[in-house]
Amino acid sequence: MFNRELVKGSTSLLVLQLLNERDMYGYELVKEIGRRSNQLLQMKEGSLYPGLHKLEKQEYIEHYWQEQSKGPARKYYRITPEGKKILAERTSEWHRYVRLMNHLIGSSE
Amino acid sequence: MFNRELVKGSTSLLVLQLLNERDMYGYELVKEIGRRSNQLLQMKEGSLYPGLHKLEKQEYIEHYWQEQSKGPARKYYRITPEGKKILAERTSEWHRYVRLMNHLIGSSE
DNA sequence: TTCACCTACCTAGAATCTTTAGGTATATAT
DNA sequence: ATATATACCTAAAGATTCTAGGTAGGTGAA
Repeated sequence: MFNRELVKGSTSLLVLQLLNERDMYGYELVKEIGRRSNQLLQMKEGSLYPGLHKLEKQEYIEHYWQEQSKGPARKYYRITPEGKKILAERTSEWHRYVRLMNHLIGSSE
Repeated sequence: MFNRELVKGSTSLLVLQLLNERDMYGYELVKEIGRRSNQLLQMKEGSLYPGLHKLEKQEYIEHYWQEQSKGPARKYYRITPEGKKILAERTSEWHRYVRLMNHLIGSSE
C-alpha cells in the first residue's frame, strides 16, 4: 500500500476524471477506483461522500436520483462544464507537479 | 502556483532527499526548495519546522548546532541511516503512485 | 542611533482532509 | 431469523498545512 501522506490531495482529481468518462454513483466510485488500481487505492466512504458534497457545492458536479427495480436508489453524479474546466486545469497542474518533483528528487521517470 | 491540495504529502520526501545530498538548516531548506523549483514551491516555515521536528522524533534526521561568526546560530540537520532507508522506500512509492495516477487519469506522461 | 530589513529559530490556532466507526435502509440467500 | 451486499450518510478524532504571529542577532542607510 501507498503511504497515506502520498495519496492525499489527488482524490478530487481522480473523481472528476472518472465522472468525465461517465456518470457514476458514490458507491460505484469507491468500487471502480479499487478495481482500476488493483485495490492499491481504497477510497474510504467517509472521505468520498463529504468530498462529493464539496465538489457539488463548488458546482463542479451535480446529482440526480435513479430508482432501482431492486436495491436502494442511486444518487448519480454528473460533471458540469465548470467541472470539466477545472479537471483540465488540475490535470495539467498534476503533470507539472510530477515533473517538478521528479526533477527535485533526481529522477527522470 | 500549484493547487494546495496537490502539494500535500510530499514535503517530507523532499526534505529527506535534500538532506541526503548535504546537511542543511531549516531556513536554508526553505530557500533551497524555492530556488530549485523556481519559486513554484514555497514551503512555509510554519510547515517546515514542525515537519523537521517530526522527522527528528521518528529518528530519520538528527541535528547539531553550529555557531556563526555573524548572525544567529544554525541548527543543521543530517539524515540518519534509518532516514536513508525510508527515503529509498518513499521514493519508490512515489514512482509507483505517479505511474498509477497517470494510468487512472489517462496519461502516458 | 534609529529604523528597516534580513537571517534564523519557534509556536498557537484555524482550516482542511482523511480515517474511524459508526448509523439507516433495501434486497437476497441460507 | 440472520448474514451479506448494496447504497446512502455523519460525527469525532487524527494529521497536516497555513496564517500569523513572536524572539533575537546582525547589517546598512539616513
